[in-house]
Amino acid sequence: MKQPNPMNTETSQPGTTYNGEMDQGNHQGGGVSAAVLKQLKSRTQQTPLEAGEGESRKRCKCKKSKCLQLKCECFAAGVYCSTEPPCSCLYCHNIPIHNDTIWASRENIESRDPLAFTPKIIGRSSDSVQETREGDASKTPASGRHRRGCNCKKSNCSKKYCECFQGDAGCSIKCRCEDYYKDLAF
DNA sequence: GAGTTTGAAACT
DNA sequence: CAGTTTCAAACTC
Ligand SMILES: [Zn+2]
Ligand SMILES: [Zn+2]
Ligand SMILES: [Zn+2]
Ligand SMILES: [Zn+2]
Ligand SMILES: [Zn+2]
Repeated sequence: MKQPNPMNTETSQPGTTYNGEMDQGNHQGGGVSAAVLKQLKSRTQQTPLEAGEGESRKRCKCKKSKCLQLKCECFAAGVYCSTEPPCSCLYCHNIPIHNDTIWASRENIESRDPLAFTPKIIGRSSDSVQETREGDASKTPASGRHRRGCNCKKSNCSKKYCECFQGDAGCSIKCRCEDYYKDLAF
């Protein structure tokens, strides 16, 4: 018996992030489009950071995706695969030297689904200059809602197989799981 | 660690 | 859009 409580620290992004989502180069027609493009490209080459590396860091075990698909949690989180301790991935391309490949894949995925890299759980009462009504700060019944909803068939949305459950979000109208209690709140 | 279950992501 | 396949995490042992 080991790992009594493997999970902890949910809301954190340990690991070496890429360079974040910067605005795409919208300025076309300029005389220095090539230079701008090159600059953007160099920007995509994220410098190797070391922050965030830690034992608590999630590590993947991809073997066929080269860690270039959303199936790789490291890639999906926008962080390089860990080197210390290392991910157990095989043929990993989610490393700084393959930054161009990483971003090519990101663009491809984003074109397929513009929301692919947006947070899966939205509506969380935090951040944003939201009204801070004193009183309901003691409870947090509904954290957020899954962006796309789940499609669970067997887990009853009560295991981490369900992304709603994993994200501590109640199922919503968007979910296509077996008619289960779906919180009515957008 | 190996093997099974599960459902998102990818593909057609 | 729906059906199928792929695949890695969650889970079980
Ligand atoms: Zn991976
Ligand atoms: Zn990884
Ligand atoms: Zn990797
Ligand atoms: Zn579910
Ligand atoms: Zn759900």
